[in-house]
Amino acid sequence: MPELPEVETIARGLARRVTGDVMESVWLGSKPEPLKSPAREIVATLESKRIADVRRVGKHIVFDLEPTGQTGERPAKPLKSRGSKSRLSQSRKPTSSKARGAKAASIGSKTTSEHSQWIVHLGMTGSVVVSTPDAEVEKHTHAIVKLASGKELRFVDPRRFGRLSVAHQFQAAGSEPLEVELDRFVELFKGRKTPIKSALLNQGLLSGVGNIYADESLHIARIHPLRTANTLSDDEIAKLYAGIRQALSDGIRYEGASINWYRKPDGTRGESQDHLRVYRERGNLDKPCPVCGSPITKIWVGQRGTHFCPSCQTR
DNA sequence: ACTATTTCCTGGATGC
DNA sequence: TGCATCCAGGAAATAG
Repeated sequence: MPELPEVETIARGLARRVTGDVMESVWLGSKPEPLKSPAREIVATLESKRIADVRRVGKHIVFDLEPTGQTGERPAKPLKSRGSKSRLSQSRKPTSSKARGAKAASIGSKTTSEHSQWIVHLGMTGSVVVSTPDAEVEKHTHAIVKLASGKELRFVDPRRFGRLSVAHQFQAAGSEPLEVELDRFVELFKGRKTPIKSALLNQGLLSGVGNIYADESLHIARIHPLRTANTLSDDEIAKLYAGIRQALSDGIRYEGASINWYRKPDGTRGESQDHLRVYRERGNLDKPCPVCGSPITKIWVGQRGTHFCPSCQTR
């Protein structure tokens, strides 16, 4: 459930709470661990590092870490939102086939302590909570990081779809929906025969759009979710581009959709769910289309519940 | 190179 | 009331 607006809200909240703090020790749960990097690598990367920043990349939370100790060199603050467009052209590595995006590219680089990053993907039900040490460790806690301030960062995830990893220059596989330019956006979908709804969920194209905001974007753009991407006109794609930007920035403004699991870092609910146009919780289709008043229809597209207005979004 | 399908996972909702 | 079943879906893995 956590999609771009939810992860953005979480990352901002975490940044406010733990930036500057130092990770002193790391505990990782046993059993089937939700780890993408080896446990020892995660522990080694996190321990004794200062949290320089916490930010969102796609649906990932990125903790930018810097070494502690030597006062001599203080690594430059990691690239915040520096024009990713300018990097796009040159960032196509020669080893493009294995540019799976989320992989921890730890090859070479002996200066591993520089620019290291802790990457958290929340999956469906994951959360990162800031606790005091005496707070009860809730069920499904898979990692605890003790901070120098005395606080603890805890990764909790009942359904265990979340993943922890470390990286150095983490890059999402796809483009940032709020940063990509229109012509690039058009290119992403050109020629694809898959339903546009499925294409929107493909993180290799756009990183950050999930089921809720895909439905919302398509409704704003008045595009039927089953239209295949290659049948969309330039005008329709431009409307979709704008729709995505609107749906996501509204989501951020309302601090995420607390449909079921998601809570803001302070434990309260986001408000985005009160402003959704077509997405409905558990197929509750009582609330009609806010534009024309027609009943919302729910169908399945690529195993995903998909909501749309059959009157506004025709094929 | 794509596209479609399956699988993982558990709490809460629903059904009998 | 209780127990079984269904449903939610991000993304890796598998199949076509």
